[in-house]
Amino acid sequence: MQNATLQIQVQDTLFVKDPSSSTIGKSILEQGLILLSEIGLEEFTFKKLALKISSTESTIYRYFENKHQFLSYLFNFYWAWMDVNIAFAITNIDCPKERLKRIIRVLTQKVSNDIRTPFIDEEILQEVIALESSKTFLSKKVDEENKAGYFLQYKKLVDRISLIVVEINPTYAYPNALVSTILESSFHQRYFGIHLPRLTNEMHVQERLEDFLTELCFKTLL
Amino acid sequence: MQNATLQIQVQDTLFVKDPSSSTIGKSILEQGLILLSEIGLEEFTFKKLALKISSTESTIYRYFENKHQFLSYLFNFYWAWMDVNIAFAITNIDCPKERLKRIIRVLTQKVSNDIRTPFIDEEILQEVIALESSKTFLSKKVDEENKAGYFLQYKKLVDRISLIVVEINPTYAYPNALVSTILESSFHQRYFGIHLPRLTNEMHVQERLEDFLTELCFKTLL
DNA sequence: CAAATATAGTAGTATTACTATCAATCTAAG
DNA sequence: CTTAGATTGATAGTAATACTACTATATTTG
Repeated sequence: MQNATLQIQVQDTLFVKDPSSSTIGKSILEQGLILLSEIGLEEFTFKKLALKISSTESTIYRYFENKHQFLSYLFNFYWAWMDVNIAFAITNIDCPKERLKRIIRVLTQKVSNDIRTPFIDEEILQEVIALESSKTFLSKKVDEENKAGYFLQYKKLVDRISLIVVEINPTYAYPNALVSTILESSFHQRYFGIHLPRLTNEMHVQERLEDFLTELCFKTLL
Repeated sequence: MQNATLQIQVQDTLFVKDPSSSTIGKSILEQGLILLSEIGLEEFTFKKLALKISSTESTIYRYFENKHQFLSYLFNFYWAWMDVNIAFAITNIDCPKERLKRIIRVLTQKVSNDIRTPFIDEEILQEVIALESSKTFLSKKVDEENKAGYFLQYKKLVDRISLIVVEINPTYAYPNALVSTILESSFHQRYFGIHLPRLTNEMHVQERLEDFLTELCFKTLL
């Protein structure tokens, strides 16, 4: 099983044509992710990507409606992949406290490329998601996109972790809020640590970020 | 002093020409804010705004370099105004715990238009900032913009509240991280409450949001 | 092997994000 | 009260963006 590839399923509302179904589609994912990490969402265009993969805009449009949908695809891919990672990290662990601790460790760890997913480099993906993911839901189209399942993976994961939170403290009133706060915070605090240090306390150091979020959770829950 | 206007100072790096210095500048602020709240940053263009205020694009460009700078202006205005609000809410309160509690109340409250600031409707401003503020700093230009003082007001406020956190618990290692997490969370959780309810627990209800954040802080600090 | 169909490439349009120029107006100083 | 200076408005223009429609080619199937 060592060489098994990991099939990450993404909603079919998140693409026009499944990019994982063709060579050029995979190239769009792979190079698109790299380009996105290089220049950011605002500067990212399908034209630039087409140039990079020696193809054309119209070809890319056959796979994704627009760059926002492309980002949302990556967003879902990331959380689906993270879900697998988390599931793996907590198998055979019975104690819910230990499970939550391990989840926080996984969430705050810098990931490296997962060779089981061929055309996606998770290290780059995490960087991109950290910077751009808020933009997927902070839009006037949230409700519409939410209906179309744009945030399903993320919601699933929040639910899943919230169940563990409830196990730890069944009387706690805001498990989902706590979990989504931690998820958002894990990105933003690290980002602040690098770019806006005055807003945080050396959160680019993984151990500190992990400690901060773990303490936040357990002090709140116990 | 009842009719006194409140002068909110915004960095001169956040505009080309001070919009508060002329009638048309004020109109850009007032109507720009309204338009932004109506259609969101992605759809917002200076052309549309020019049409709305019966002026031209070139006139608006004389005040702001681009819509990102316009948003950053509003972002700083909001936090500068919030700073005044918070300062007022904690004057004469000596107990740091009580001060923090009151700050969280102010942060989670839905504001209404402050008549002391003529051309800015704070109710609309808060809505806009909740949706768009993350976009001010989640960009490839953060470092550059940070140097130019784009986030000064926000950083000042985080610092100010962090000092109170330190008063409450001088040994706590992550005061700034806790404060910025609460600030970010106050926006996102309310937003989730309205648009992505599965990610939270009825956080669109002010009392719940206030309770959630207050508990988070005090359990962590005490 | 021919017809059907999937896919890529070409060419176009409307809009965006600006910049430049010039005339009209209003304002402030001598 | 006149004139210089600054502000605004109108017009025009450019390069890039965000698409769409059509055409050419490759592949699959009957």
